[in-house]
Amino acid sequence: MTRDSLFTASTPHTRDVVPVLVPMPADRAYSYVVPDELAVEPGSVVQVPLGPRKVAGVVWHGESDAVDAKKLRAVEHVFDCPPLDAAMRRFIDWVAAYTLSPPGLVARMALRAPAAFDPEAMVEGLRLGDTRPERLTDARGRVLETAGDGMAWTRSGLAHAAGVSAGVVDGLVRLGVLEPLLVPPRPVVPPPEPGYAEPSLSPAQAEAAETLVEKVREDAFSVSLIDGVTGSGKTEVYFEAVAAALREGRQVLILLPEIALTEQFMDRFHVRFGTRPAQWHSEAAPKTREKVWRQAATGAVRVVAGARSALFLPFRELGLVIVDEEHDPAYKQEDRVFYHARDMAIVRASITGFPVVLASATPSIESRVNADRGRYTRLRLPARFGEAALPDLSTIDMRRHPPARGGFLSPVLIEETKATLARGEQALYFLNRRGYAPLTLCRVCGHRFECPNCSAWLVEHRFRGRIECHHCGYGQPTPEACPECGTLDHLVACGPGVERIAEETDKLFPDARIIVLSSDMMGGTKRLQRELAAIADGEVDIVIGTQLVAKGHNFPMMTLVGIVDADLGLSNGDPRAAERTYQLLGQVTGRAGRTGRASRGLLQTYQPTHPVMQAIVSGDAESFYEREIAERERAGLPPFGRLASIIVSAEDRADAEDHARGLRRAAPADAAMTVLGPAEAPLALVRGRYRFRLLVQGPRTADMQGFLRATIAAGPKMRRTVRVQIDVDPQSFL
DNA sequence: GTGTGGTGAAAA
DNA sequence: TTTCACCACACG
Repeated sequence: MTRDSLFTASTPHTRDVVPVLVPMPADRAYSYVVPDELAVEPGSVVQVPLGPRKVAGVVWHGESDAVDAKKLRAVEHVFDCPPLDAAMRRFIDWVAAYTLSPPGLVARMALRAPAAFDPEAMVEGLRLGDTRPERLTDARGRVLETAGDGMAWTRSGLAHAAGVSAGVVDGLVRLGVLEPLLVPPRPVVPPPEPGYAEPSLSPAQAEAAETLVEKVREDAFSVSLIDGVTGSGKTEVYFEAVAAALREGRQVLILLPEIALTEQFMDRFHVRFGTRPAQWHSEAAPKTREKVWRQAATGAVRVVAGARSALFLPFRELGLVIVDEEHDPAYKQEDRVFYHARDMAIVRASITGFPVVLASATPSIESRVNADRGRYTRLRLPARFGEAALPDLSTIDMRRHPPARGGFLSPVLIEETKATLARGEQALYFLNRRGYAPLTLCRVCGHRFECPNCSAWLVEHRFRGRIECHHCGYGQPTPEACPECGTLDHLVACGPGVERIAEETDKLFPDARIIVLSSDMMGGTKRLQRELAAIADGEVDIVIGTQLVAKGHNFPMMTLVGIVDADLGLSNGDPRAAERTYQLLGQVTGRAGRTGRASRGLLQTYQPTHPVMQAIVSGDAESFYEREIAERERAGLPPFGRLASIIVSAEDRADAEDHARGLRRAAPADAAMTVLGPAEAPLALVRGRYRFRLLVQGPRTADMQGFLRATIAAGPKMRRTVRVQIDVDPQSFL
């Protein structure tokens, strides 16, 4: 085949010039010459010179940019890996256009595996030859029997499988009984078996699973939303869709919000499919990442479980994406290319034409709206499955049952905890606030400790002896004297954090074994895994945790969940406050009673009649969603209107502010669009850069993109340190 | 996104 | 005078 026939004939190009997307923020592909000895086609992964360096890029489609012949440089190398197919390239174009990001940066996300583009080296393997040993010992017999399947084995693999030492195998190699040969490297994980352990499903589960299996067999674009309380068996249901896709010869991607904390998920997958899925996340070792990338591209890996970035893996035969906990805000990427993985998963599926399954006990409002409008199929799992019974949930009216002076736990919760511990069961106290106290003030002059960078209070961390800003990471040792009036020892901590609740709990239950689980806990993921295992083994009586405990860990003895401050987060001005609180409280109370024991959830609140409390306690999600949706419709908020932000960031606070103001002035007059900020938008410090958001609200995404482009084009000339990015996303409101 | 080379100011 | 930090610029 000639080069010309490889490169689409419909693309008129003078000689051998092709467009290549390079990993930098240019608004289009760069042109490169293809030397005679190389053959490329759209999608080829190539090495090209870019200024003084060499970078990996993708040969793109469409016309190559006309450029001065003197500037043209040559493609240096075509990597020996499958080219990105047309669907993947359309996906990249689509994401770039939608998020208003440079296509090269989107392509870069698909090429994030430094040395994976050339094939993995072959490894030494062994195969049974024709000669047989003269002396046939027991051990040798076992090796011959094991290797008798005619397959190629690795040296250690064969020794292990035959139950002999590697020396026996080596001896047989020397005798020529086993012949060395080169074999392709082992896949990162063995292929999952769809029929490994078929589950027994409840009628509701079976019905939902059947629907999903049909969608997979249809092999066409569709979105299904599995909506069922924690413990109703959503995972088992979508595992059947996974099995169906595997039987159809398709690859499967399972997106999880926080892959680092998902040991239990991996185990469940193993139980169902006989092997773990390949894992993809940013903390994975580079070697593993490369293998997974490569093997997703070649089709050697059939199931990948990954964080949001896994959506940009170049799967060869992707036929199903599962988005577990679809409501989780961790699906949103908020730097470089701003995107929501759930939404982009749906886009990828619609381009290629395969089904997506969203799963959540507390779906996002926009998914519920899409389901109500018939765009998604809604599959409801109304009850808990098997032994698991729903916890008995009620509010504690804090006006009627106030805590003791200086405390934060009501007598009702304390009594219930006593009873729980007396039964030898575990209690969980949930408070979504790290540290000891959210505010420190001076009793003499009233001075409040505020962050010098942000509009936030400094949170005391007594254990570390520091006060810190949870917004930008600013911190200082806890002072002894008031910086305003100089008075010593008159600083008071106001309000509770988990450390303070732990202190109170320790006084109330001096004999109980108490543990605090907080995302800022030192020791990282490893320590956390250990702590979680200890809790599951019953080595702890009371767990005090931040939102980290909302993620899907199952503790068999956990029969009481106390929400210390259920009102927290309801009044911060975010139009998503109610939705977020409902989701969080729903997830946390769902931790109770997952293995059959009677369990309780108690919500300490000053507003027991608030719709969120009512919805949680009554289990009536329907009317909560209806109400929430109606409310948004009235306010013209997503998912009915669109919301975007123009994000301006700079190392210097004043630069960011100036530029944001300039952009605000430059916004074209448009009755349908509202631009807020920067005065109204809080300042944030993200990775050492000051960030402002100009909120833009409008009726339709397409209009909004034009508006955003026009605003930026008319805006002030950008300085080197200033960066402007766009966040077009119905999911995020700050 | 990143390396280069130009500019001016601090150090030798 | 030499060195260094900063920043605009180009990169095909």
